[in-house]
Amino acid sequence: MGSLRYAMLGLINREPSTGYDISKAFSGKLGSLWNAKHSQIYPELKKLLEDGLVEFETIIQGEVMEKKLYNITLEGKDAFMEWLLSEEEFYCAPNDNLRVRMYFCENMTFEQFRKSLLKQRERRSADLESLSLKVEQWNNNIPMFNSPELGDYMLLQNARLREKAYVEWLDYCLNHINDIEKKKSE
Amino acid sequence: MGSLRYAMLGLINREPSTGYDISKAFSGKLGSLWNAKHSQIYPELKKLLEDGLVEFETIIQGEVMEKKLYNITLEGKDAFMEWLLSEEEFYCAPNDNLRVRMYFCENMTFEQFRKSLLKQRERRSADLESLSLKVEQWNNNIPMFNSPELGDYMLLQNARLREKAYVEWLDYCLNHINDIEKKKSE
DNA sequence: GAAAACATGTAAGTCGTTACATGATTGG
DNA sequence: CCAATCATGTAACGACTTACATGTTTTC
Repeated sequence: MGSLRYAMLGLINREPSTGYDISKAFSGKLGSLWNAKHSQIYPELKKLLEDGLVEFETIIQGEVMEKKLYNITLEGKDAFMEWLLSEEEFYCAPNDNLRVRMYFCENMTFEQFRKSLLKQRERRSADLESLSLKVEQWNNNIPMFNSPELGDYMLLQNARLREKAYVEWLDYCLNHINDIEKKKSE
Repeated sequence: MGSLRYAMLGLINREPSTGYDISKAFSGKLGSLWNAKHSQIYPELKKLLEDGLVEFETIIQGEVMEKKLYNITLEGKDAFMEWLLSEEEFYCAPNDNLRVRMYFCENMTFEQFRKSLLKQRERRSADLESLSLKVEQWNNNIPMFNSPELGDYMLLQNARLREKAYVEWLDYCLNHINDIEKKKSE
């Protein structure tokens, strides 16, 4: 995808960061969007440095421990903004396992099929519930423009609507196969 | 992901196929779900063969041209069914570019932001429209149980609901930033 | 006769994960 | 003092893409 570097630039652009900070951002609040590991982040930082998009200063933590605090360069800001305002999107459909399995549903019995769908529905609707709760928590304090929290809020809404659609789909499938089964036994 | 082999097994299970057939299925009607290239398919066929999940016979096409027609073995059927009825799902959030960009929206002006969202909305709603049309085409002839077309139909519905949710999200974002902008100018 | 489709592979490189490796600092 | 967290890397492997490579058959 090639956008890991830009996501990293975006984080460094918000505030000077160490590889560890970036790593934590990805496994923390950014995690639902993208969970990049430190083993990918450190090498990418090296490349960004080589390309002149970031620079770093060495900080001494405690007595000896060195850490590298990265900062975005002017060149880096330009590259980031160019990416941010770019328009090419190739939205690869994510191939989740359930969808692939459903494609081959003709090999399942009614009961197996139903069980699969219900199991999945359980998980997805639990997910949806927790996302809805999170949305509610924002509702007293919806982020304004030019606030870095606007992105968080919008992605949360995205996740919520996505999960909602997934549950709708599962319900649709359940209804559909129930209908077929009913017709058969008539 | 490790499920390519099972998707391939599923196709071969439907009917004996050559690597080329499988490749075409992936770039054709399966394409929206998964677009595996022949350069991935041929090596995987080799592995499936080594693992005894498929076997093949050589067919002569025309005068000289050899093709390998693969067939699923009993072992292959077992492996496929086990996967099909398995329950572990790790639904990685797909990281599409737009979502990542929206996460960093604080760096955009109102106009840039709006333009991005509108552009995306245009594409997504065109997509949604064409998916809705395809659904309508099915509607006189909704596939029954144990028909391989039931999978096609369900995945089509999945895609439609997914796109619908995406457009809803974009509309939500557009409304939201419009509100903010209005408040600002009051 | 030429183009499109059939047919099968390999190689190089990117992206990402899991595991290997190491050590310092902070808070209880 | 021990565990959690801070901090930074490398190696091996798997999934996937793009490009390299080759040849046949069908259709117009």
